[in-house]
Amino acid sequence: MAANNQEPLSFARLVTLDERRPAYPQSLVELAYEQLLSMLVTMKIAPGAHIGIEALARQLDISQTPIREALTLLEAQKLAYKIPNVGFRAAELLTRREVHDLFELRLLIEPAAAAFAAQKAEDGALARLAGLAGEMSDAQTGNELAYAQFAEGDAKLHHLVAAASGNRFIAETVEGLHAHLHIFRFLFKTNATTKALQEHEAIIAALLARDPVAAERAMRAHLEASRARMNVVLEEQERLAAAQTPPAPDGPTRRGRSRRR
Amino acid sequence: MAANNQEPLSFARLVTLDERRPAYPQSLVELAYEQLLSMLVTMKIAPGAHIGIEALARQLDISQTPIREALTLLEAQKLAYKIPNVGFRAAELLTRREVHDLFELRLLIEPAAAAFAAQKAEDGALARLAGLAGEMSDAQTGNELAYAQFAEGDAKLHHLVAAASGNRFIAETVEGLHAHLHIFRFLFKTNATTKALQEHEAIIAALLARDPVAAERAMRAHLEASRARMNVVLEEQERLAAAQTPPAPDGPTRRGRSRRR
DNA sequence: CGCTCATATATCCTATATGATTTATCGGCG
DNA sequence: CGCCGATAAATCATATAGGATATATGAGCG
Repeated sequence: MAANNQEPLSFARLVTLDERRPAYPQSLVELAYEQLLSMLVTMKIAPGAHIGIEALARQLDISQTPIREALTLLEAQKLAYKIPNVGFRAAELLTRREVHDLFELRLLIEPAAAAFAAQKAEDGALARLAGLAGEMSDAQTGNELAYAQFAEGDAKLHHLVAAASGNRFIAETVEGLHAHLHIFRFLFKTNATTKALQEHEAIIAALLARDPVAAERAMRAHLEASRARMNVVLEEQERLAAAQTPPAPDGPTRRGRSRRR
Repeated sequence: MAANNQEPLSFARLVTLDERRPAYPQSLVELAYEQLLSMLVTMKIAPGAHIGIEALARQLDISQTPIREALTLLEAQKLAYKIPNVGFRAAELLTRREVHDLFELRLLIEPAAAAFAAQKAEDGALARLAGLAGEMSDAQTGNELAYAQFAEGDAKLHHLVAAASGNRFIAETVEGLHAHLHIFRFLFKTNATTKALQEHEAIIAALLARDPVAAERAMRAHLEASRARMNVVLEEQERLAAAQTPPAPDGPTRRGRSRRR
């Protein structure tokens, strides 16, 4: 009993942004997965926090079995991890160094992917890229919540380029790597600059012109600029955190009994 | 009822070759996962074949719930896929083009990883590499089943290099990509040449010398040679398959009732 | 007064039972 | 004689219950 009607899940389907889906009668595992993903991305579940299964089962009004499967899926994506007889926990927030490493790997893959895409992309893929360019030019930069729009466009762009490379493994890997960054959307909105939009446009223009060299260069420039922008903010946050709370070793842990006499 | 004592699972723990593990009282999910992985790798479950849940449950004498979770894990690794209300199937064997693409991505990542490792590897990592070099020099090349030894060494080498790069995402990605190749071990043993061993030695030597340029070059040469060796065999198999069985669209599919009067 | 051991409880893990959906077989109609 | 719809069964999907494990609290001993 006790069906809850909470927020209408705004951030559903962030990672799995595949095209055309039946959407309506989706599996309970998918539903739980999307709910959990949105909770993680919106920090409704804190980074290090424990994720109780039966609590979620009651909260989402779903049985434990699908919840467990959804958590297993998130674990495979490294967005959560499991300690065998203790439970699941949300993945820790990426450190500044990890963000650096993440971009290091993306810099190995995505510029090359852009070059491949310029050479081998099918016409449909280019059409979708052109369409995306149109969408993104409409977006404002100064606006408050327009940042979400930008972030979505950014994700779509990288996804499309990776897919257009024609290399299945590149597409899968890029998709997997991007998932880690969604959480940072809510920490700062520094990437939504006019400059970032120009970088996007440069990438798309090079691809539409089928110029591999320019595409590779544009993608590399975009990633490096993006990494630099993130690094600035992360250094700032690091300094603040160091001054603020020196003692805060581990997340909220509570087990065993809670009430006594 | 009906506990079965079949083969003592020879190929357990192929993908998860992490160090030091409790090993003994492992979760049933892990057990099912390893059993399934070994079945997939040894082709005991054919590439396109349907994987029935309750059948496996009886066969492994494990309940359906852990089986299902293990399958979900394999699905996340793209070693199996699920059709929503129909069931799980083993992933199709990689086509020649997919193998090419897989190596294309590895060529983007692993040479760079080797260069990073040469610069930033900790002493422990180098020590393990040196130890691996000792192991591999003992292995014979002409021997029959010595190929398994070589394959294991190859997997360990790439894993160690990726880990030694100090970049968590590189390590994870390389590990994930390598999983797809395990199946090919049983199709041919062409890679276990004296030449391949020399390539391995060159990589390790460059790393021990902390020479990034040489390490990158050695890794690139090894991957390209390995890709070429695989390509030869795959072309051969392709030709054979084309001449042999033109009509064989899908794997064994059986549902609904089986017996009637 | 501090440390170790026993007990209690919450939680995870596994098993089993019920419900939903797909697939195959059979009968009827065109 | 072939195509199509209804029925049956097998399987997947989900819910719920029971057993196992770890963690926290408190008493006893050094």
